[in-house]
Amino acid sequence: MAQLPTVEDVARVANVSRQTVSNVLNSPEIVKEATRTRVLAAIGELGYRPHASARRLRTQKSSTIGIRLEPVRNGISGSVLDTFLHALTEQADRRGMRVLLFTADDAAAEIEQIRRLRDGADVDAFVLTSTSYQDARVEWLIENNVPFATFGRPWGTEDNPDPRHLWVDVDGRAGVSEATRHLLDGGAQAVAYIGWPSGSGAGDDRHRGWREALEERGLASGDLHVAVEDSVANGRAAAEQLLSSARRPDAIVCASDTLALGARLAASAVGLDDLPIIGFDNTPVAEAVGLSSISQPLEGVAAGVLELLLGPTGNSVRTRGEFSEEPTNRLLAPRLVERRSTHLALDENTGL
Amino acid sequence: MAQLPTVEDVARVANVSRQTVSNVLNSPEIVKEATRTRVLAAIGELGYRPHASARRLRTQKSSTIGIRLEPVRNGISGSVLDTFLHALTEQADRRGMRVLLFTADDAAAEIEQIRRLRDGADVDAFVLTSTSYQDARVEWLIENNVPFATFGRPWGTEDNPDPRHLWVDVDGRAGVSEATRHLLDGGAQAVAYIGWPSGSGAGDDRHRGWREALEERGLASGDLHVAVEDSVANGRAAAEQLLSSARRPDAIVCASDTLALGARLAASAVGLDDLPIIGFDNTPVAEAVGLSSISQPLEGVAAGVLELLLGPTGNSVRTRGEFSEEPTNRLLAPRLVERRSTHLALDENTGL
DNA sequence: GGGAAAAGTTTGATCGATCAAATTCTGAGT
DNA sequence: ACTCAGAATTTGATCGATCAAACTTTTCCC
Repeated sequence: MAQLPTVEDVARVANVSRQTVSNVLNSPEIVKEATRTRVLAAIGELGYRPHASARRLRTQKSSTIGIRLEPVRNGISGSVLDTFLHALTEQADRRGMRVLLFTADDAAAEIEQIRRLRDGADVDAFVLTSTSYQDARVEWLIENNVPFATFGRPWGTEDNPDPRHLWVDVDGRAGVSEATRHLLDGGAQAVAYIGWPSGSGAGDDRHRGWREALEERGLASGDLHVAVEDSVANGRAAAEQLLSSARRPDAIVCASDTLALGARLAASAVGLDDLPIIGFDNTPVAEAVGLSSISQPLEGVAAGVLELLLGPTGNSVRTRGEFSEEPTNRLLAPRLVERRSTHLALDENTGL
Repeated sequence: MAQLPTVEDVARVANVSRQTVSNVLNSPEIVKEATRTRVLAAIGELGYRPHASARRLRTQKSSTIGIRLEPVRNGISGSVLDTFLHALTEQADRRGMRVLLFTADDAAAEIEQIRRLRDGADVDAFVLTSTSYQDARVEWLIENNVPFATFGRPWGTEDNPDPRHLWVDVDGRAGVSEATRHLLDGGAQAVAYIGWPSGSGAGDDRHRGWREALEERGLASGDLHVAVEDSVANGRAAAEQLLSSARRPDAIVCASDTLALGARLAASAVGLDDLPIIGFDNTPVAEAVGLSSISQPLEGVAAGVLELLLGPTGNSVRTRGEFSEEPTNRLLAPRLVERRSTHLALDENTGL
């Protein structure tokens, strides 16, 4: 295999200097038309491609975004991060950026990995997922002036947001609220909610969406709410409890597809194949079994993250201060995906 | 933020030359003990970390493995690639390698992306997944002498294997065979199989495992096999068909968890909550609903891929010829994960 | 046509590390 | 003490690109 061609080779063939070749690639507008054509021809002829590491060394930019691949994907919803990752990679590529993976078992290990990648000048910016209250990673990144953006809000600091924290999130509250209203509009009288124990930002937010939707219509939420850890079995148990209670619900909204699948099983088990159930995340499983679900606009989240990091059209990470005028976050609306969530069995169309 | 320290800075503090610092990092054994200690102290003091791009430029190695993130994860089984990716990233890290993602819509686009990353010296080796008959990507990589390994066999060339194609795969046939024997040992008389239309390497392989297990016991496989495209709905329909046929099966093995979930639903719908069903891939969904499933040793696959690419202990990609003595592939055995696949509802333990 | 500004192109230095070769240091053997 | 091999360390060159500044050519206007 012959040595890969360099700028020097291209320059020789095109009969210009190194720098002109470089200019054709990086600031084509300052090169005379005729020259540019000649250089491009030479590039094509030789199959030249700039050496990424050389460029990075000189420019002190890696054009790389680091993201942690979570250790154990939380079951059914694992596909959310997956889809997000795909969207991020694809859109980053269009902006000339790459996505580098790393793993870490906990927040401390993640910080250590981030430090390694940053110190090695391997990565220009980081994308964090699953933010929590008092997120140690966020604090560290801000303190150390490392560019980053999160998929997830800085829960708990709504009243005093830090403009150095760039984030994109999906408005779960609005999504659940919409789903609840949709069920009420469809004739439901008692819409129950199966959520998670309070304490998680996203969980509390979604719960609030349901509560508010009921209040809006002057309905009491009283005993229609059950909080359990996220699992199919728990979802099933919760639904069984609700369905056997005095005020039997005629529709259920869940904080996740996992819970919704459990609820679906419970309902079908007692013959309530028609009980409307809506999950959250629009996972492949929901699609496969025909569950309605609230879908997060993951492409939009990826686009938002990149916009915050790179600017509307830029292709390199901006330093803080370059954009003090612009908003530092983005809250996107989810979308309700309706399926015939009446029967568990589906026609051919719903298959994966 | 102060400028990051360089070898030069470390050298000055430790009172040695650049090269000695470099040696401490790359061939510590040739540096005198006392000097090494002094240099390491200086490194610690300054928090020095080698500049990845500079090193790559000089060594002409990127220490990076490229892998394509598949476009639409095929429903429920998407988690397989995901888990593999996690294992690969983690183990690569231990070997000083990084994992870079890219996306592509089809094989041609994937080749183009590979070419870009290779030409830019961004990636030393590639890992391909989901190999098919006559895989164009594999042919291109071999022809262009790009280091790579695949998760998946070179289907169709068993009789004339190309030693330049490094691969790791899981023995689906053995897995399905084991599952089938297990059911027969448990007292089943008629074990059915729901698989995919013939034509896919993995699918045909798994099907064969079932057939052979029956033949081994002198049983006829006759009408106990249904082939459908992979979807929950199809799995359900296939199971319904089998269960209403003359020779009603008393256990079912499926080519995927997706099909198995469908089969489970069909069985439960007609009251056969106890019908044993075994899926394939051991996805979070199988875990969540308590389905038995054949689990692929993904950590092992990741380890195998790295071993083939880097050698047993190496930490950089080997060129062909360096290892003509060693085997060029690895076939790993899957493991049957048993769950109480009798009822769809499960106790707390199975919840995810 | 003269001269200055603008446009286009080239040259030399540099990013931070490692390689290859040269140099200095050490210790064993006589 | 003296030599010399081998160990330990240093020096100069280099990887392939871009930056900054210098240089050359073109354009424009009076």
